[in-house]
Amino acid sequence: MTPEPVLPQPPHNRQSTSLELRATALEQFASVGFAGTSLQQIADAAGYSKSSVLYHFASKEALLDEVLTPAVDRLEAILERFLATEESALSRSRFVNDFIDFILEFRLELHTFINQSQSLRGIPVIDRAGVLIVRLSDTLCHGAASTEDRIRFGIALGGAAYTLVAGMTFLGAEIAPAEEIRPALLAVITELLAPVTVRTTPSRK
Amino acid sequence: MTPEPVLPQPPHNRQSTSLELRATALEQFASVGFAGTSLQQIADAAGYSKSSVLYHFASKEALLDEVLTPAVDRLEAILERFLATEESALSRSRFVNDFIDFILEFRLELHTFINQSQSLRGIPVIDRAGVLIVRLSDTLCHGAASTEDRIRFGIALGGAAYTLVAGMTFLGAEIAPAEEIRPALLAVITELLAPVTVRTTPSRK
DNA sequence: ACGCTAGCTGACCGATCGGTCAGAGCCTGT
DNA sequence: ACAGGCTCTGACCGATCGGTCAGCTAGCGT
Repeated sequence: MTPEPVLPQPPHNRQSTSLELRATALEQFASVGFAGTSLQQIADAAGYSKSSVLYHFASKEALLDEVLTPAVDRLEAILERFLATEESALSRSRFVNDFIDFILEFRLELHTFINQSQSLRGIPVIDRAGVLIVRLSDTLCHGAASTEDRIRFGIALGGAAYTLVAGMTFLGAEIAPAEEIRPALLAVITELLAPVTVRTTPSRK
Repeated sequence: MTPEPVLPQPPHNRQSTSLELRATALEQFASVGFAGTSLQQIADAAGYSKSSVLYHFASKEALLDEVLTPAVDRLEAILERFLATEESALSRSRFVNDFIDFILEFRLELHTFINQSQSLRGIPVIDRAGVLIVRLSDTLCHGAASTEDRIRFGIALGGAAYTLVAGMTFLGAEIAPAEEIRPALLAVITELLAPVTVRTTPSRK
């Protein structure tokens, strides 16, 4: 696909190579899955040898960790900021906005751990992401949430992750530019989560 | 996990063994992914040898095919039935109902090809499912659909697939019974798809 | 009683997996 | 000019992958 005539390579410094590998690995993890991606594939796609990958990252698992950590950190920061303010329509709307930004910026990372967290349980960064999602769910739905409320949250989360990565592939809307996606996504997610309002008194069934 | 004292096994007939293997394989494919599942794992989980799996199915790919085909057939039938009737609020609502039934009955199959269709491109049953999804999207959104409409469809589809399999795992709502999920799912999906109405005159931007 | 076949298995195959290791090439400080 | 370290690599490792094959066993028709 990318023949790249194997030029004598300008001397890559450590950081840029590491970033290249991270980016390449992320694409593969998100599209073929962690289990389905071999170090050889990552190395080939990035134009390095398998040994090089293992020089920059202690193991395949360590590579996954470094690839996902920035996204998890970001999500954690968003959640903490939301928890630090008292709840109001305004803070909620800001939170949803932050979340949309997060989804758009880290769509591949989100897709990776949304779709593979079950099979990758035990890997620290995955477990960290898992408890974050649960906290997020509990925060939005509060303790006493109806099944429908939880389904709303799940559909919003899983649906966004799917649509922005896999969905684009064969649904129309060829990777529409972010400027077009953002407002549409915001409208749909906001509408989805609207009924999942904060209830100090756990009511309705 | 399932020690199963390796009894001298009552003589399984061909059909029951094949069904067992299909069911076991489906669980693995949906949770660990096709690439991440080895024939050995499937054999072990079902209590047979790897050779037995390959006796019943020509290859790993053939096994995937047999596992997914019933779901694809069903989805195709639902779509054909919808296309055979002229469109109305009633036929649309019946279609959504059929679709919800389909999602609930074939949640593992749906999850498998929703999340892995990109990496399994080229496998006949996956491609078949792919074109079905596109037809489904085109049918519901018609030709001239806004980005938002397509996002609504994608979120509904991907969200439902995620929520009913992976989501249940660590979101609350521990595998709530179908009787409770169905109405909630119906409400959310209907609401999601409501604005994606049929427009004979492609209007609004 | 006999052979045939269906169901199942262990031994084995080449390929590939994640990972180790001993350098080769090159840039830099001295 | 030399030494030392950083980047990168090919050769190699045991394990496991998907898949083949010969053969074992039990049930059945004759």
